[in-house]
Amino acid sequence: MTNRETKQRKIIKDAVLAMGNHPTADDVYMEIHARYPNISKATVYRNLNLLSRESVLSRLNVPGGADRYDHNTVPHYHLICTQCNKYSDIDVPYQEQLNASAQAHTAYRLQDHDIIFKGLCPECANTDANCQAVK
Amino acid sequence: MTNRETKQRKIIKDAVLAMGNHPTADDVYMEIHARYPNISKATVYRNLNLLSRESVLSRLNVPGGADRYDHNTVPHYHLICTQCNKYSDIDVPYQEQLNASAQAHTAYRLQDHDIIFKGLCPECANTDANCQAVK
DNA sequence: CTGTATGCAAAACTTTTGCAATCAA
DNA sequence: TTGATTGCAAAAGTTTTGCATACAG
Repeated sequence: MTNRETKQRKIIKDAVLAMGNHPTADDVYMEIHARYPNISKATVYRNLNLLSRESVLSRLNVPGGADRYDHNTVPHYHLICTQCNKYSDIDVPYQEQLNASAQAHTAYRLQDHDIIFKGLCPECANTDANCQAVK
Repeated sequence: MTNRETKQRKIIKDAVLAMGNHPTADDVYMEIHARYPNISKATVYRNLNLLSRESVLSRLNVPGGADRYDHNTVPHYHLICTQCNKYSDIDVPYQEQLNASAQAHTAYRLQDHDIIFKGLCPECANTDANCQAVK
């Protein structure tokens, strides 16, 4: 019933916190695999699931690729290139009041929101091609 | 170079337009498979990709499940239950100005945005359990 | 002790792709 | 005619799961 603080869980959590970018489960696995070769990929998946279920991390869904994880300290929004799928944060002020004003429109009990901006990254806007896909 | 209007493409497009909910590729396949048993799943995937690339449909990324498709006539936002992953539209007015005000914060050429509200659906809020997952 | 967590490998699921045949323009 | 499209099956990529063992509380 209660969660344990296993070595593996701590290592995985710390790895995501330390990796600034938005790592996939596989990124996290490879990162820790160098130093802890006996932590299995299943354990990485199980812990990323658990940690995001408990809001220690947040999970990002990316079109055309694996889910990514983020240490969600400060609420913030995201930006994705419609051409190359590059995923990044955008420094737009968090709209605190959006939850409240949207609450009137639904029977759900709102908790949070995310905004995903879509556009062309500078590379793709210029060349309209030869922009490296994120993976 | 130019797209053709094949029978299959039209059937797939019409199916998504007719299915009010947010069908997955597999939902679309099963829907049309009843009447057109010889349309393959690969064709469904290829056309859903093509149609969303051309903005005839939009693609939604859902945590813990397959991508979903939507006939994106009017811009609108989405709502997801953090417990059972149920996905639906929310009738909050589209914030036209958000793109413009966010544009100042990025080098990307912004085109669009989506807002995904997160909360507990009435069923999950009540029982805090026994809410059917979407799939 | 007790039941949660792990490692391994296999399975499940979603999506893409190679290739020969078909079809729209 | 010609290149886009299809069906099929196989492959690729991501994530989950069964089970025996290990371990945290």
